[in-house]
Amino acid sequence: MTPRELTASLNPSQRDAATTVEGPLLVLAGAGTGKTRVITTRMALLINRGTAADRILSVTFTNKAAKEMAERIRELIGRRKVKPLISTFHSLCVKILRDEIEVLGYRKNFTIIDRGDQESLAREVLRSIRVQESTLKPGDLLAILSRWKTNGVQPESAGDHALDDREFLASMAYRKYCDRLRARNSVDFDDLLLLTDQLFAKHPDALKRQQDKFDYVQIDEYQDTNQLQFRLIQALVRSHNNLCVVGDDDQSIYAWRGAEVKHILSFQSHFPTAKIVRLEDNYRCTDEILNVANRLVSFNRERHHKVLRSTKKAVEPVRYEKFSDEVTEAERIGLEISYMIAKKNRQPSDFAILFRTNEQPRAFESELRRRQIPYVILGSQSFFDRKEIRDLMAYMRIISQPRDESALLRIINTPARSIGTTTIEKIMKRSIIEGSPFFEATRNAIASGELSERAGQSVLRFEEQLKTWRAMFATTNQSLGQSLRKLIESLKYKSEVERSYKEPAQVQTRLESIEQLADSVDDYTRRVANPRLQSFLDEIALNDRDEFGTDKKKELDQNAVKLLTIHSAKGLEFPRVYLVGMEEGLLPHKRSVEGTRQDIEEERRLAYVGVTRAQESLTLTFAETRRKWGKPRKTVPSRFLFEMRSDKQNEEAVEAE
DNA sequence: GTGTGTTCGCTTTTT
DNA sequence: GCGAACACAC
Repeated sequence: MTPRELTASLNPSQRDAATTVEGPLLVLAGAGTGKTRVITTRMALLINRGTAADRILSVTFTNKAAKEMAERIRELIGRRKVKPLISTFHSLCVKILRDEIEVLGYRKNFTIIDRGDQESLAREVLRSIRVQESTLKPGDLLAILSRWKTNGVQPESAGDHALDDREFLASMAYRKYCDRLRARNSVDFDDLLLLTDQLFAKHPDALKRQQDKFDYVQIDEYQDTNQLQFRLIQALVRSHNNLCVVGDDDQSIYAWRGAEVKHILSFQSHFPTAKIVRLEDNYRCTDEILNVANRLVSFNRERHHKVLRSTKKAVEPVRYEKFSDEVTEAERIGLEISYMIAKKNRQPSDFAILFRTNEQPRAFESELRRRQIPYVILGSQSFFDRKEIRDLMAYMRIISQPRDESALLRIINTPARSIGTTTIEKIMKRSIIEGSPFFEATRNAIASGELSERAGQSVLRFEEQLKTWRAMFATTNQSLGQSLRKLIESLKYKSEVERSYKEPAQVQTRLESIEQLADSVDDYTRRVANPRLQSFLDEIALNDRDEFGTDKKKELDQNAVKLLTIHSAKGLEFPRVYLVGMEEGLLPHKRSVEGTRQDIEEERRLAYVGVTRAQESLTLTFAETRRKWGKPRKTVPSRFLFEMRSDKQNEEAVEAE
C-alpha cells in the first residue's frame, strides 16, 4: 500500500499522529479512538519509507497485544515478510539480559522464579532472620520489595527508604533475598527490569549496543509505565528522541503495581519539543454507553479534561439490573445469553462478562456449563497454578538450570523418594554456610558425618537421576514433548496421581492437565523456529503463551463467551458486555474504600475501562446478597452506579424502590 | 519418613 | 468453602 492508501481511512487527528514519525510525540487517545490503528499505520509508514522493520521497537502491555499488533502490521504492508520487534517490557528485558547478564554476575541460563516459589523463598528468608509471620508475612515482604525494586531502590539503601518497623525488617530481608536468588541463578519478575536498569547504568557499552538497535521507539498504554520502564525508555531513545507514546490517563489502572500517571501527564517536561495529538472520536461505543462513561469519569479530579465524542447511535439503552444473590445474577445472565443465541441470531463470542475479582466467575462458569454455552475464562493463571503442573514445571526448570534451588526443593521429594525435611534442612544449612551448591553440600555433609550414609545416598541417587534427565532433554533426536513424556513416565507421576486422589473425577482432571502440559510443549515446538527448553520456560513465566491444549479447545475459544477481569479486558472490545458485581466492596474494592481518594479514583477508572469495552450493549448488574467465605452477606450498590446515571435516572430509580 | 485428619486463614487487580 | 500448613500416629 502507498502512504496515501495507508492513511486514507484515518480521520485528521489520527493521520496527524500516524504521520508524525520524527521526534517525541504524545498521543492522548481515549477509549475506542483507534489508537492501535494509529500505531500500526505509523509503523507501516516507517517501513514503507525504507526503515528496516527490526529497527522499530514497539512496546505493548501484554504479549497478546503484541501478537495482535504484529498481525495487523503484516496485513497493512502486504505479503512482505517483516519481523518488527514488538514486545512487552519484560520480554524485551529478557532478550537483553540473555545476551548481557554475565557482567552482572549471573549465568546466561538464569531462570525466572514463579510466584509460588517466590513466596516460599520469602518465607525462608524471614525465618532465617527470625521474623515471626505475625509481624511480617511473606506476601507483605514481597509487596514491599516489589515496590522498592520498581522504584530502583537497591538493597544497600533500602534501610533509608523504610517508613516503619515492618519496612525496616523488609530492608534487612531484601539483601538476603537477593543473595539467595543470585545463588540460585534465578531472577524474579521485577529483577528483569531492575537488572536491565543496572546493566545500562554500569555498562555503557551494553547500553550503546541496545541503543544502536533501534531508530524508532513506540510505547502503547503509556499511562501504565512505572519508574524503571520510564528510565529504560529514556536511556534507549537518548540519541535520537524518536519516541512515540500512546495512552489515556483515564485508563490508568495499575498504580498498585508501581505505574505512575505522572509519566503521561508530564511527558512534555521530559521532552520539551514533544508534539501532542488528541484522539477524541470514539468509534467503539454507542452514544448511550459513552455518556455513561463520560459522566462516571468526570467524578475524578486528577485527569486531563477531555470528553469523547461518539459516532454511533444507540439501539439499546444501558441497563441496570438488580438480583437477589450472585447465583441468580449468573442464572439470569446465562438465561439471557442462551436466549439471544437461540432466538436473536447471536454468537457466543458476542458476549463478555467482566468482573473485579477472580472468585466471581465461579457462579457464571457453572451456569454456562449447565446451559452448554461455550465459554472461556481469559487471563486466568489457574492452569499453571495446579499442583501437577507446577511440579512438572519445576522438574523442567531444575533440568534446565541446575542451580535453580527453588525448583529443586519443590520436587526433591515429590513423588516421595525418602528424602525428608531433616535431611534437606541439614544440607541447606551447610550449603548456605559453605556457599556451595546443594549436591556438593550433600557430599560434604556425608563426609563430615553430619548426614547418615543412607539419607545421603537417596539424595545423591536423585542427583544421578537429574543428570540422566538433563542428558535426555539435551539430545536432539527427540522433541521436547517426547522428553517430557518420558520424564513423566520415569517419575511414575501418573500412578502417583491415581494413588493420591480418591475421587475418580479428580484423578481424571489432573491426568488431563498433565496431558495438556505435554500438548502445550508440542504446540510450542511447532510454533517456534528454534525450540529450547529454556525459552519454553521463559514463555510460561512471562505469560507469553498461546492458548495451550488441543485444537478443539482453540476452536472453542474463537466462538465462546469470554469471562475476564476488567484488568485483563483492557484494550479489548465486545459487542455485548455484562459488568457484574457492581457493589461497594467489590467495585470499588474493599481495600480501596478503606484507602485514599486516589485509590477510589483508580477504581473509578477501572469501572470506566469496563464500561468502555462495550460496543452495542451494556448491562450493569449487582446482587443484593453475596456469599463470602460461605456465608451470604448483604451488599450495598456501588456508588459508581449513581454516578453513571443522570440525575433524572437516579430520581426514577429511587421512586421505583 | 510417610500418611492421616484437622484447623486455620484467606480473597484485589498481573507483567 | 477450599486449599495449604500443622499435628500426630504409624
